[in-house]
Amino acid sequence: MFLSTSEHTADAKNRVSVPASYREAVRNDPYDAIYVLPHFDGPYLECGGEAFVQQYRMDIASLPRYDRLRKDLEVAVLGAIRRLDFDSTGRVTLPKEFIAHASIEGHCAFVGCDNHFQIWNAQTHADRLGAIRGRLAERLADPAEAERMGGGSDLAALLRNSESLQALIKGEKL
Amino acid sequence: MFLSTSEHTADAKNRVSVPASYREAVRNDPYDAIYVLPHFDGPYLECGGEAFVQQYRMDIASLPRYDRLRKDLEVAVLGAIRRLDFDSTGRVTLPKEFIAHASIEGHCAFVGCDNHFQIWNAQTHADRLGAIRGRLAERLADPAEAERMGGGSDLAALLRNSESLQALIKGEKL
DNA sequence: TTGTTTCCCATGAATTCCCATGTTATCCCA
DNA sequence: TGGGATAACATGGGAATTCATGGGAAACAA
Repeated sequence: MFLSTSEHTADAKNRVSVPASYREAVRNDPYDAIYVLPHFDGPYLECGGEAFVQQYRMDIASLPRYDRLRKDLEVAVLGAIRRLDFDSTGRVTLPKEFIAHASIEGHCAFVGCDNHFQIWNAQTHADRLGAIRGRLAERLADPAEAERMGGGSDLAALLRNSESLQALIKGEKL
Repeated sequence: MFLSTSEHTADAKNRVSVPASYREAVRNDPYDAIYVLPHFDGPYLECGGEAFVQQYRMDIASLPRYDRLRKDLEVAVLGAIRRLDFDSTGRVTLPKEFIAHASIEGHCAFVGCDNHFQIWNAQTHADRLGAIRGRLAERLADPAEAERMGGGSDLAALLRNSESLQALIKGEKL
């Protein structure tokens, strides 16, 4: 699980330290690496571990093998994802195209989003965060939207769907 | 698993370096080679390892023995696939017919698509990628299509179908 | 021969690996 | 509850290795 936001700097070789807590989250993956997708939805990198890339693979593989949409997604998503291996101190080297896509120069923000995380140009992210908060505040004012934001789940469903909560109850350490 | 896109150049002898990460993906195949199909769907080469060919064999074998579609596929697919062996530095030599089919001259793009990859004329691919992104952006805007893109899988199916995730759970390193 | 294919070696660039250093956070004991 | 010791973390730089690619010699076919 990726949580919290932190800032790091890309050096002259385009290396960035991945936050230690994120590294911890992918520690048991088959490769000591993260998978990174320059997202076509905006100037940021979407990243995660093995489960992250498997989710995309499964979404795509669930479509018929000769389906147009499937072929498009294969190229636009799988063709864009790269596996970036950690060096011995927990850094990854960002390819030039990724740097360009997210306009990363020096400071970049790592934003945890549960099963994946994002990398943004630090300033772009800061600006965006303000806008996001504004939108959420507006939505809270609308009862229907407010219910959508927090009305759906009960504890039983939560337990059924959360491995980590179940482990917690059994007293296991994660 | 073939991921990411990269460009390489075909030299005067029609040799191209296959990306190191793709070679890695077929390392355990019986031959140190890739299988290449000049695809009937467009001016590109569809390539992969042993599993790639087997998938086509299975698709075709599952059709009735005297089916017109089956006979056509046998000719257009199985009759067209060639195995190209790596030289000692990880290159393959593209036959002239393949070069012609994909209009490869100098730069060509290798596009990873999970269980296979494609080789395109670099410029043709760049143009096509723009078109693909356009189509996807339209589809994302339509909720029904968006669900089709990401609504199909659940975690249980993910686990059933993913060897690497199962290995992950067992704590194995690949 | 002549042209083609396969193998081997050379080279430059890019990438990865390894070690060093300062800084921050954590731990432990008084 | 300090405050010092210790470990973890982020970052810098140089060395070593891998990778992509070019070219030539040897094997082969026509």
